[in-house]
Amino acid sequence: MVTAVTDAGYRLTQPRQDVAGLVRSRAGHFTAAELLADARRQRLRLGRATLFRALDLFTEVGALERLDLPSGEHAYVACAPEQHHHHVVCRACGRSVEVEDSGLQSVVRDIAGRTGYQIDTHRLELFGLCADCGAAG
Amino acid sequence: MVTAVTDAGYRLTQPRQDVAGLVRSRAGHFTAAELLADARRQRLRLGRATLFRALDLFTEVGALERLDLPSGEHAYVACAPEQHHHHVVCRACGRSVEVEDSGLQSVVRDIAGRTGYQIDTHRLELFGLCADCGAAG
DNA sequence: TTATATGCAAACGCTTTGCATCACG
DNA sequence: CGTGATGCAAAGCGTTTGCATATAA
Repeated sequence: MVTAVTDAGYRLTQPRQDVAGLVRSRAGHFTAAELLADARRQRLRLGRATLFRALDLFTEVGALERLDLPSGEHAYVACAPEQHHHHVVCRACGRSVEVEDSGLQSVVRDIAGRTGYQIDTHRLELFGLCADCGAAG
Repeated sequence: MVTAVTDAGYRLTQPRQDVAGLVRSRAGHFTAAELLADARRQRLRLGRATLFRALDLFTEVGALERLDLPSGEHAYVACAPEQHHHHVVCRACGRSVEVEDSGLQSVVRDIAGRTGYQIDTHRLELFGLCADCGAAG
């Protein structure tokens, strides 16, 4: 996460390291408001604006991804900046895992063929219960 | 659209008919702000709150679906309330077509198996250029 | 040393709510 | 008629911006 920032030529400032720490201590997805509350709890000197700017930056360098939850809330998840992937999010505990495309490519191609659209972006988000929460529920 | 409202036991009021008309005269997706601007242009007596309440209602009865555009904007598209489907949205003209799951089901099952998640919702949104815009561009 | 990043507070846009009035059924 | 829907304006929320100050490289 920090290397992604320096690699992209941005400064590794204290507030950014703080935000990276807050993200690391979160298991699943989180909203900006939740992270800000964490920061306040830990008595970090971190302004709202800086938090939002840091989240934007991390998203830009691929260390975070922004999700739109079914509720309409905007959330973020940490992710490896490698390649295209999707997130499976637990609606109970918020934990998410990344999955690669595995078969989706052909579905997209099929849809492109049938609709005549030239598709260049797609977003797949999956929601449900993780193994732990499913067993507990 | 109007029948969906009455079928669900809601009143078919003038403002709701106005909103339905505004939606019908839009080709692709639209935001609440755009629809409100349309209403103003047509000098309809329609309050902001009523517009938002109508959009909610139409979404609830399945006549509209809410999209999250890659930009993060919230948009709506008219859709047939039948069954589960996804939208392919043109990023140039905003027109969208509906597609059924066609193969996605098996992808979802595959992901469920590999992650251990019990997946109960998924959202697939596709963006690109429609045939017309692709040819023109 | 100097461009970049920060904090604060105010502004912002979108959406919701409280409440008195209106109108569909 | 009576309840549900409306309009307005004001509040609410999440997010962004302007600007003087601080700080990483």
